[in-house]
Amino acid sequence: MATSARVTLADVAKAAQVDVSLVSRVLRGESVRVREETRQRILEQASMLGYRPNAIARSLRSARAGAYGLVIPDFTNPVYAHIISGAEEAAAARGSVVMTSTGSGWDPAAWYDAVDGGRVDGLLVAGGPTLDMSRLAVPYVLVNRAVPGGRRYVVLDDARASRMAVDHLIGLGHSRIVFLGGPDDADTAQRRRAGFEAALRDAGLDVPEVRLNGDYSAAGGREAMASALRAGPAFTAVVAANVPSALGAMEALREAGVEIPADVSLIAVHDAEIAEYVSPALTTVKMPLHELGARAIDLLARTPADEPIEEVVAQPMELTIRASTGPAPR
Amino acid sequence: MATSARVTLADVAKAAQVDVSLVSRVLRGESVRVREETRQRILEQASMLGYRPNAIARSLRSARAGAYGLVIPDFTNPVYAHIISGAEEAAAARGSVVMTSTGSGWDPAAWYDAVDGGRVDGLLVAGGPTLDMSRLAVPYVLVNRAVPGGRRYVVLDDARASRMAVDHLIGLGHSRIVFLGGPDDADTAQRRRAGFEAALRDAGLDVPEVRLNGDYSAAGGREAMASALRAGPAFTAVVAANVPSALGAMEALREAGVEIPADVSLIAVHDAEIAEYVSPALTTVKMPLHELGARAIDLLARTPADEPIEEVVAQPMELTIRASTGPAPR
DNA sequence: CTGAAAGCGCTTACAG
DNA sequence: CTGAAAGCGCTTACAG
Repeated sequence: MATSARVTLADVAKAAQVDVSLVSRVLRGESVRVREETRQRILEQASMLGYRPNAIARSLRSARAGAYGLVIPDFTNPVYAHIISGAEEAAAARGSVVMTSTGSGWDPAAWYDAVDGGRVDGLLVAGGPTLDMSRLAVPYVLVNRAVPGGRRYVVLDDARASRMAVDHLIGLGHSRIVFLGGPDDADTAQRRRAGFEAALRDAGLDVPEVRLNGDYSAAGGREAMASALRAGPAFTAVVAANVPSALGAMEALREAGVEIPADVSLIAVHDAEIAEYVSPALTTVKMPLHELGARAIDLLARTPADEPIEEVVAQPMELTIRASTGPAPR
Repeated sequence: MATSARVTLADVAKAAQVDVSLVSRVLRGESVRVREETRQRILEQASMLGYRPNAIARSLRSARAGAYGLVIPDFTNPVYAHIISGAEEAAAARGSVVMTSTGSGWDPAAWYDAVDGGRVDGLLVAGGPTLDMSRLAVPYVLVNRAVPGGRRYVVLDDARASRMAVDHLIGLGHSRIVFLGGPDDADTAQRRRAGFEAALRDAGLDVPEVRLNGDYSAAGGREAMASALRAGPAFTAVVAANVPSALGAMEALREAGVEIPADVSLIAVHDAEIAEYVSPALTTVKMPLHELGARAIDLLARTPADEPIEEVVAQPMELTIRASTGPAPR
């Protein structure tokens, strides 16, 4: 640990009695015609001295960071964990991906500088505060968010997820279905609601007038459901915009003595490990978050910085039937 | 977005008709005596040109990265989110903190190079595979893990957390209490078990022979609890080593028709938002994860790289009583 | 108060 | 097959 000064290319070159440029080429495995004997000597000395390339110097010279940035608003939300793993997998061949958050004590000005200072070759922005991407010189892709101004984004097929949820409920005989939405300023929430309403209309059902507005949080879901119940539950099934709000709704239903799924069926968009461990276990539509992260890196790496990106990742999306949905009560 | 070539210090210097060195000093706010008029001209040109310092060049020259690394094994575990927020808060004044994971497709060799290439001034390692830190030149601190070889770590007072859980149960009249442990090779799990057993002994109670060995996961907790129930439940209360295993145990108890807390009380070490939204809501001992992350950055930044660090973060630790614990059945 | 120069550790044409 | 040189964009003594 930091026992001696760092060993540099020059140290290896001196030990192997060659020029630094040759060491550089050999160590990077560049296709260079070099005498086998010399190559061995270089490799040997590098290993003996414990040489490790200075990524900073390399980056400065080559103008490539060898890393992508991924901005996360909130690490407590497991949704991001799956996006991260997809991004890492896709980036593995090209370099690493480093995560930063816009959470506690986030300073926008410092952030723009930090992120745009050449430390990353590109930036994935997943949720969080609306950033002015035009201030940045580094190429970016917005993940799971299609904002009007942002011309480069990858989103999920939110509408289709809602539709799958509705179809499942209709298949169980439900006709009075409400939507427990997310925050209206989140475009994902808007698309999920739109998909929900379209699915009802396509099935010839009325879109209920009652609107449950949550905010994607458990507390918000609980509150929205509680007030809907006070108004008198004119529904037999609920599609929740995400898992946390479904858990909150479940709590409110339980407190009101409403049985799930005997009285009311509940299904959520998105999956989460926890869905399996609540009671009753929560039926969900699992979204391709891993694929979303992977695709975002792919696009970031391959698309010229001045070209727009408008991509929808639709596959695979899977209905995971658990215990919270059942036949409509008569 | 990448419309023009990056603007450098030289560009600003030329526009302001001064030397780059002066621009550098003024822009960094270095206490330099400079004519006010010149200063204004420099600031103005920098802003007009949209100058943003190249962090890479700065790092190379100053041998400071201005960033700390934080290695996370698994972003789906919300425990890490709290460590992250603490670390970010503590690092804010000194620079940023970037997270990387040892998850999907993690390549150790590439990792050692990437992390040790000068991109970070120090490294926090929270859980995950056992890394050979002696291979690294960069200073590090192990977070929440006290391994024999590692001479630099910050941990929580796991034993005390277990003790608080046991004391709570004893206060409710329980005397037959079992421990649903974590993986035996995790030192946190060992300390939690040790604290559990010590607390029982101090209270004059027998340490039960039955050992429930989970693996910190919901599936593991469920399985361990199920097999304990098959053997005949000789206990009225359970201390779970973490929240996920408690949720699994809850599921197994439910399946076996055991009422919580009427038949068996359940309490978990660590807290999580989800604890509030399961039924019954889970009583927990909340650990100071945020403080752990903050303290780790502090120590990393202030301790010379060759000095050992052995620190325990004990405060604040809080019993959060919810619905899963109650009086012992008679 | 301001400038000129050296150099951080690499990579990359250019020579020979 | 190998070397010498330039230069990435900064910071930091050293001058004056």
